[in-house]
Amino acid sequence: MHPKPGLTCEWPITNFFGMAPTSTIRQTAEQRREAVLRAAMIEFAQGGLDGTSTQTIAARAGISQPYLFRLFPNKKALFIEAIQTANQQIVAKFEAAAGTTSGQDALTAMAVAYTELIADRTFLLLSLHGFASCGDEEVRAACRRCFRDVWYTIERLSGLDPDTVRQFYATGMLCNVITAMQLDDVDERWAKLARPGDPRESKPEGK
Amino acid sequence: MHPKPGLTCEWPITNFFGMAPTSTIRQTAEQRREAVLRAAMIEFAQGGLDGTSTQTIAARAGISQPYLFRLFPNKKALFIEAIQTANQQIVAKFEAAAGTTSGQDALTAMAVAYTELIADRTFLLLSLHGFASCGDEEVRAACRRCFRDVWYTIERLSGLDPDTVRQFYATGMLCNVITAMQLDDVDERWAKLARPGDPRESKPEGK
DNA sequence: CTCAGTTGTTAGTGACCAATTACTACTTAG
DNA sequence: CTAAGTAGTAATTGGTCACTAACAACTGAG
Repeated sequence: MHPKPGLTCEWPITNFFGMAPTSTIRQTAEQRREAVLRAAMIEFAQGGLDGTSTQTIAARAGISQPYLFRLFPNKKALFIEAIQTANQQIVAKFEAAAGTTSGQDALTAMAVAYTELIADRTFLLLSLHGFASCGDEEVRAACRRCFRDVWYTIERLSGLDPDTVRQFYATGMLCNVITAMQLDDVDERWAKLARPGDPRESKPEGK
Repeated sequence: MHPKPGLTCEWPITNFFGMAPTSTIRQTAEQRREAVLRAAMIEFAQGGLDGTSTQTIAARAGISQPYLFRLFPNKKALFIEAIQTANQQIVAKFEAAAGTTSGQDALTAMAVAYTELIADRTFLLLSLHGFASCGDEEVRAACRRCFRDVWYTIERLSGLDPDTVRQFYATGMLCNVITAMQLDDVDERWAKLARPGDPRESKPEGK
C-alpha cells in the first residue's frame, strides 16, 4: 500500500498489536511537516480540498494517516497552509525575476516567471482550488491575503498603475484555467488563440 | 428534514414500509429534472463537485435523494449538465446584449452583461468550480467545450482580434475569483483596485 | 374497472473518510 | 541505567456519501 517503501522494515516481528515495527529511520517532526506540506500541495492541486483525502496525502508523504493529525490540527488547516506556501513561492519568484528592474521591464520579467510556474502546474492549480473553496470562511480569508500579497508585490515591483496591474493579474487568472483545462494538449484554433504568447515579445499597450 | 414542505402529506397512514404516502401533487419527470438542475446549479456553485452532496441538491429540489438518480445517471453527469447549462445562459446573455452591434460596442455590451451576471454569483462560481474539477477527464472535456463556445461567441459578436478577445476573457476570469472571494465586502485599497470599473466608461485600448 | 406506465418513496449497502485513542519504538539528558 | 520526551503506528469510531433495491401511489388509456 505504501508508495514509499524502505521506511517500514520487512521482518514481520509481531508485537502487541501484531504490527510490523517501524524502521529505524526517524525524522524530526519538522522534517515530516515539510514532507507532508509538499505532498499536500501536490495532492490538493489535483483534487482540491474536498476531493483529496488525508490518507492520500499521508501516503505520498510516507507516513501513516493518523500521524498527519499530529503535525496539522485538521485537514483544512493543512489546505490553507498549502495554498499560502504556494503563494509565498510565487511572490518570491516574482521578486527574484524582477530583480532591480521596474516598470514594463519588471512586468515582463514577472510574466516570464509566471510561464515558468505554469510548467509545474502545481502552483496554479493550487491557487485555483483555493478560490474554488472560498465558500469556506477561513479559506476565503486566506485567499484574500494571498491575492492581496501578490497584488501589492506586482504593484511594488513594477510601480505601474492599477489598470495595468489588474490586466496583468487577469491574464494570470486566465493562465490558471488554461492550465486546469490542459489546453496545450488541444490542437484547435480557439485553444491556441486563448494561450497568451511569449511575454518577451509582447507589446506593452494596445497593438 | 425536508426544507420544502407540502410535498409529503401529513396524515400518518402506514403502508407496507410504514411510510407516509406521497402528496397528490405530482409533476412530470421533465419538470423535476429542471428543478433538480436548478437546485444543482445553486448548490454546486457554492460547494463544487466534491463539496456538495446529492442529498443537499435533492432537498433543495424538493425530492428524495434516490429519485435524483432516476433523473440523472450519477452525480458527475448532473454537475456537468449544470455547468453546461450555466454556460449556455452566459452565451445567450451575451448574444442578447450585443444585439446588432459589433466591435468595441459589442464588447462593452457583453461586459455590462457580465457585470449583471456577477450579481447572481451562481454562474461565475459554477464555472470556477468547473475549472477546479478539471482533474476529471469528463469534466475537463465539458469545460473545454464551454470555454470554446464562449470564446467563439465573443469573437463572432465583436469581430475583434484574438488579443482583445483574450484580454476580455481574462478579465472575466479575474471577475470569477473576485466574486469567489467576495471582494466587494472588503473595504481595502487593493480590493477596490482589483475590481474592474464600470465597463461603460472604460477606454478601449491602453490609457 | 383494470392494468400498464410513471412518479415517487423508504430502507439499505458498501465504501470511504476525518479524527481519536491507545499504544509502541526510538532517542537523549542526567 | 533510567526516565522523560519524541516519533510513529494500528485499530477504531462515528459519520457521510453515492448509489441500489424494493416497493407503493398516482394517472390515463382501453
